[in-house]
Amino acid sequence: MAKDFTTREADYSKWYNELVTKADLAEHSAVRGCMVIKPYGFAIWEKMQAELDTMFKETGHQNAYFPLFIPKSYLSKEADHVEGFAKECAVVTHYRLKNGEDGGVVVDPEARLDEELVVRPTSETIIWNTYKGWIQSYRDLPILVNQWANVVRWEMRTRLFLRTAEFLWQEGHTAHATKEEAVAETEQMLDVYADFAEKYMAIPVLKGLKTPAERFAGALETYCIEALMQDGKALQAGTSHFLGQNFAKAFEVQFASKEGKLEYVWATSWGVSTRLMGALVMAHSDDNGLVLPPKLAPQQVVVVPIYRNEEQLAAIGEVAQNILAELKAKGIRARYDDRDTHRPGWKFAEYEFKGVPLRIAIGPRDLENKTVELSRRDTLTKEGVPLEGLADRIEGLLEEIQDSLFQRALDFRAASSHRVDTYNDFKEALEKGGFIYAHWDGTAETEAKIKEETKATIRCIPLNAEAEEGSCIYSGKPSNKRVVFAKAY
RNA sequence: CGGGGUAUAGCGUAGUCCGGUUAUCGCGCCUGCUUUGGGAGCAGGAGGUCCCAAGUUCGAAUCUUGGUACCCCGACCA
Repeated sequence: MAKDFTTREADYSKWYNELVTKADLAEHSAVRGCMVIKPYGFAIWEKMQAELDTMFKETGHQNAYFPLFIPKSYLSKEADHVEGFAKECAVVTHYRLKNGEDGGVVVDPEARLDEELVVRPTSETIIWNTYKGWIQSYRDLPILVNQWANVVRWEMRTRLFLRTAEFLWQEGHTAHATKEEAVAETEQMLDVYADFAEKYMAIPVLKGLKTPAERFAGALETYCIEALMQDGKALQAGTSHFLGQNFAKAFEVQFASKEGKLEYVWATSWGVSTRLMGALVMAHSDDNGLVLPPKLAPQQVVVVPIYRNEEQLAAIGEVAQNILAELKAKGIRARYDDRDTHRPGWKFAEYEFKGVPLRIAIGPRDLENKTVELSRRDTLTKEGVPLEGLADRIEGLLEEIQDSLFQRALDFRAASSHRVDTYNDFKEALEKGGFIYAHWDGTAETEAKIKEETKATIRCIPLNAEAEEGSCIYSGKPSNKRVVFAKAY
């Protein structure tokens, strides 16, 4: 399993690919650019979904579902939007096959669609076309809807979880009577994403605004959370867009205000995807395999018996079942692995590679001493602990591991964040990787030049950026705050 | 989509340049016995459209052409 596992230092990208496939998270499918998410990987995604879904509902949102197919003409109603997505759309042109001459099937040329259907790359257009029918008055607002769905973007180069042609995500689409309300919603959802990333994924994130060049196609403002991976590259982990009245105007969605005037609706959209799985893997895992934060681990504790005969196994089983019952009562996800098809050492290695936060081993020695052996995945340490009070101890340890993973990632980010004031220092800092805080003159030209010369992009203009007089590292023109640069996934 | 590389059993591979018996080795798998506190040992066994298609040839894993997928580097992107 973890034998012959590539180290991060040897080849980070190979390490990532091997980890994802060997830990049974996902594998490549027969379809180019599309992955199969395996049960273990999907279980982690389901934990993420469940937490996010709860957070969405707590902030007043409801789930709904819109079609996979979008009439081609819808996409072109918002000019920037179509320009942004046109190059990567899969298109359905026919609705029937027929028997071919060679025994296979061929597309029936008689069955061409009058209007071609685009497989959604995102759902703004079909949703705003729908909202048009839902909104007449200010009393119909706000609309706070989220959808869990799959989308397709025909990417040139794909990587498991980080960029696949088809991916799973959620997309929130809201409609508001005022600009202020829509902006507040955009910011609220950014906070929800940041909280989720930090509290559940144990990944610290920077909250910021995208530059106009990096904005979502059709948005007036794109807010984002940016995470730092262990190789020093940044990963955009979530986005929340203030769409202004662009889509309302494109789809003619107007409402009668309290004052009796017809006004265009204000919109937001926000999303996170299975890319978060990639972030989770790259933020915490090590050369021994996956490391999962307890809050998202499908199994938080696993109990492995060590025995020489059936009597011992029976005695251990009794102790193990008691432990499991106590853990279950505390809402801790635990499993007793008494499979006789694998030996203890094999199980240790397996659970270590799959990132189970805590492992308990119980053998004859423990039965005698009323103890267990407790091992932590994050620190790879183990100790003998008394059975007495074990469940409380585990409950505390899980929290400690969750906090410690976050702290470790936070320390790494602090150590990988640099402030530079010259272009030379900037290029030097880029070699080391990480977030680079530097002054920028605010022009798209400078941004593009820097990207061209160094491959670094402006990840965001931090929301908490302090006012500071300085001069652009590239042009020398004045700037009043630092922005964050990095090489990104 | 441009440049480079790879494709042989479930996985990792030798063989390919220079065509020639029954395609190599390790892990894994199956059976039996002994084992079980960090990926067990011994013995026996099963498993192959050599990525796909066409061509050259008496003969193709090996040569030619076309296709597909994956990896790395660019451009694009959640």
